Amino acid sequence: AFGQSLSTSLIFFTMELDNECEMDDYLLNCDPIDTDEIIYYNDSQSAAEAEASFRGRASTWDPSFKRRQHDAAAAAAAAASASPSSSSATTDVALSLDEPGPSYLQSGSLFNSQFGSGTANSSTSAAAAAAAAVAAAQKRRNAWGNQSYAELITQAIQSSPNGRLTLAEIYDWMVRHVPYFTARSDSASSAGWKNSVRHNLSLHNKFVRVQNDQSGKSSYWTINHEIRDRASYRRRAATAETRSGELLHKRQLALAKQRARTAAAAAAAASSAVGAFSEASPPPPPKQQQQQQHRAPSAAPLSAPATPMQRPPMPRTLSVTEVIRDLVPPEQLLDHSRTTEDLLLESLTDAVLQEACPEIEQQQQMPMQELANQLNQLSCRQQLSDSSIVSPQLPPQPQPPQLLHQQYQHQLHRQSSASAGMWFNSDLGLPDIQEAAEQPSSSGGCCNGGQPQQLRAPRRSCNNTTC
DNA sequence: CTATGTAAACAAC
DNA sequence: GTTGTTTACATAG
Repeated sequence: AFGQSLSTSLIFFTMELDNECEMDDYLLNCDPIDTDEIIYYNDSQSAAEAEASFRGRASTWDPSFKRRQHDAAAAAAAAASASPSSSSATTDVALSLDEPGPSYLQSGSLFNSQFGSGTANSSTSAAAAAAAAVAAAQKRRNAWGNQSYAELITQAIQSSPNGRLTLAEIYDWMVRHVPYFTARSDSASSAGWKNSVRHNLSLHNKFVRVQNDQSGKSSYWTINHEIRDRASYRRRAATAETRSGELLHKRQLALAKQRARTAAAAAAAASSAVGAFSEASPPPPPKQQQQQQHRAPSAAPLSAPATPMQRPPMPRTLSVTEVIRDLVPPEQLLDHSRTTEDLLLESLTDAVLQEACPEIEQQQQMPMQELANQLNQLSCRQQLSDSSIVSPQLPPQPQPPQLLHQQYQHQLHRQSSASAGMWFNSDLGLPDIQEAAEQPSSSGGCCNGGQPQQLRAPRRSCNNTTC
């Protein structure tokens, strides 16, 4: 049941509905062109309260609301300055109405809140232009309305009591709230849009998957409200990735190298710290110097450009915080399902492996002994003698990088637990590694030999909780 | 060029 | 079959 009134040039609907939920459902499903101008109030609610309530909810159920408000205001301002003569025509339309609008609308509270300050007359034409601009610009983007899948999913999750929903619950919300999906809820016709829902959940950084402890239940999906900037809005940029893969690969390599340098510095610092127990070592560099070095890790190499006869500088000491900041991708820090230690270990391992063999991601194969050699050269003096990762007795069979990654990470984890955060031990296992590295390799070089890779290399972006 | 929708391959369960 | 990730492509703006 609609009653319609016109105030100035904006159209408002008053509706008699049972509750706000029903109202919100209507707002969600009705023509988006109209939804900007809808105000709901009833007898138990003052008009001002209704307006405030609606505006509050509107910004929730329609994420684009404020943006369109802004666009409309901009259009109004432009129209008002460009064609002042349009004022009379618009006013005539408004005056031709039999019924005046509600008094609170005539007072201009909504008017001014939506379109900013200004006199009533000049704003009238501006509002008319704005309404026309909005109406002209507002076409349905999709068959179900103007909202994207991501926005619908956001609404669904935000409408839940705990701010989290399983995939099936998201499906259910969409079927219940969006007629388009209601009509396509059977298994055959729902395959497409459900696929899109899953695609969006995976694609957008703002959607965070959280482990569901109930056995047999799928993950919960939540909203990360901190992800708002467009640059980090998506997990990836498919277009850029596919259209400039080579450039992207170069950027990845550069980033990996930078991280590897930090990792090497961390390893050297840890190694130096171990050495301090057995031999007198110089004191660490002043704190100010550390900070200066850290501020520009990519621009200034860790080993400053040395004059020919200069001794290499002492490795600097890195705090855990610094290592995390340099190594762990920021988006992974937001993954609360994983401990900082795990994130750090994985990133550190990735960085070292990447430095040892940058081509590892490209060709995804790596003779083990060659890798051991590379690791040794990086002063990664990890005790590996009792591990199956590297052993002189091992037949020279290549091992998938994924397996190596897991084993190496496991080893690092053991070491970090056993030695209170000391990842690298300078006097354990080094001869074994050297022996292994000195074994004649039949591979012919890093990443160029061995058997074809069967397993995919670990994905840096993997946030699967089972990984 | 970006944002978005759609289809599909693939893996894990 | 469901869930989740990723790639590929099309299209609107």
